Amino acid sequence: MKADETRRKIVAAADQLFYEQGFEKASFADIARVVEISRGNFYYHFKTKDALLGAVIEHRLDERRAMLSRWQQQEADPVIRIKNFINILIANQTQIMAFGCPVGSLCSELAKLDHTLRTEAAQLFTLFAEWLEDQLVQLGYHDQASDIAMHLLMRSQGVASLANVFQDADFVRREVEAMTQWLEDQLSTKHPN
Amino acid sequence: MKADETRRKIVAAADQLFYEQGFEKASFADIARVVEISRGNFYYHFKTKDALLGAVIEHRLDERRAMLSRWQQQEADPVIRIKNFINILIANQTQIMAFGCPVGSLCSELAKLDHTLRTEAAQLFTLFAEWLEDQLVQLGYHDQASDIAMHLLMRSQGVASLANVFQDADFVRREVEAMTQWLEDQLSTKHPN
DNA sequence: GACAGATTAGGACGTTCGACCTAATAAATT
DNA sequence: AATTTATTAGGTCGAACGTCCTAATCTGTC
Repeated sequence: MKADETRRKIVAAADQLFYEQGFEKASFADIARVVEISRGNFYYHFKTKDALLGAVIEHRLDERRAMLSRWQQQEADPVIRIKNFINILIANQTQIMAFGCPVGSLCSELAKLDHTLRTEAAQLFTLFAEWLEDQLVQLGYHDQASDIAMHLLMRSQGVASLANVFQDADFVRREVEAMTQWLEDQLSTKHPN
Repeated sequence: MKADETRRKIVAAADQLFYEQGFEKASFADIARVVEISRGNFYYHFKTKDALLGAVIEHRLDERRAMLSRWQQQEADPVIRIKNFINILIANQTQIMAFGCPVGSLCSELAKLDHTLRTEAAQLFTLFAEWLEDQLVQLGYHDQASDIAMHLLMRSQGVASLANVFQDADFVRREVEAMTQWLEDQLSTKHPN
C-alpha cells in the first residue's frame, strides 16, 4: 500500500501549510509542490478540500493526544505536567511568533468561514482543557479544576496572539514566568477543595 | 461631494464584513451588495483591495482613538479607565463570541497572509498598549507599566479567543472578574515604584 | 508473462475573484 | 444653456481555485 505513504505525506504537508498560510490560502497546488505529486492526484486521496482538512484536524488531534500521554508516562507529578503545557510557548516560540498558535488560529479562521469542521477543530481545545482539568483534579481540585484549566488555556492563547503580533521573545518569557508563578501561587495559597 | 458619503459607506460595510468573514473571504461583490452600489464603482474610490483595507484600518484606528479620548474626558480616575478597557469584553460579548476580537483576528489573518499592511494593523494593538501604559504611569508605575499593559492586553486576547471557540458567556464573565481582581491586587499589594 | 486493481499524471471545466475599461449619468461651473 | 468634471453602472479580462475526468503507469497475484 503505497497510497498510505502518499496520504501521510499529503496530510503532513497540508498540516504545515494550513498552519503557515491558513486553510483558505493554502491551495492544492501549494501542497502538491511540497509533496511532489500532481494536483490531480489529490482527488484519489481526498475527494474535497474539506476532507483533507478533516484529516489534518484528526492528525493534529493524534499528535497532541500522543504528546499528552507521553507526559503522563514520563512525569508523575501533575504540577510538572502542567508546566510542560505552559512551556509549549517556549518550545514552539519561533513558530508561534511567526504563525501564531496552530490550534487557535485554525479555530479563529474556521469560525469566520463558518466552516462545518469548526466544531472538530474546537476539539483540539477541548482536548487540552480536559487534560488540564484532569491534572488539577489529581491535585485535589474539584469545583475549580475546570475554571483553572480554562484560565491556563486562555493565557496561552493570549500570549501566542501577542507574540505573533509583536514578535517579542522577552514578552513571551515574562508571561511564561508569570503563568508558572500564578500556578504555584494557586497551589500554595489556596487549599484545594 | 457625494463621493465622500459613498466612500464612507464602503469603508463602514467593509469594516463589518472584514470582521465577520475575514479580509480575504469578504469580496467586493459582498460589500457592493451591502452598500447597494455596483462592483465596478469600487475602482473609483479604491484602486485596490489593499487600499480599501488600509482605509478600514485607519477607520478602526480613528474609532478607537475617539473612544480612548472619550474615556480620558469622562473618567478622571485611571483605574476606572482601565476597567473600561477590561469591560469591552462584556460590552462586545455577543460580537466577540461570534467573530472574535476585531483587532486580534485581523492581525492574525494578515500575519498568515504575510500582508504588507500587517504592521499597520498591529498599530491597533500598539494604540491600546500605549494607552494602558499611560494610565499605569499616571498611577505611579514606571518600570512595570509596560509589562502590566501587555499583560492586560494579553488576557483580553486570550479571553476573546476562547470566547469565540467555546461560546461560553459565563467564562467571559468569570475572566473579566478575575482580570479586574488582578488589577486591584496589583494596585493594593504592590507599591508602585 | 498476463491480468486486474491500485495509484498517479495531467489536463479540462465551471466558478469566483480582483482588476480594469468604457460608456452613461449626475453634479458643478461658467 | 453649455461645458466640464465628478461619479456610477455594467461588462470584460486573466488568473487562481476546487473539482472532476481519463489515460497512463505501477504493483501485486495467478
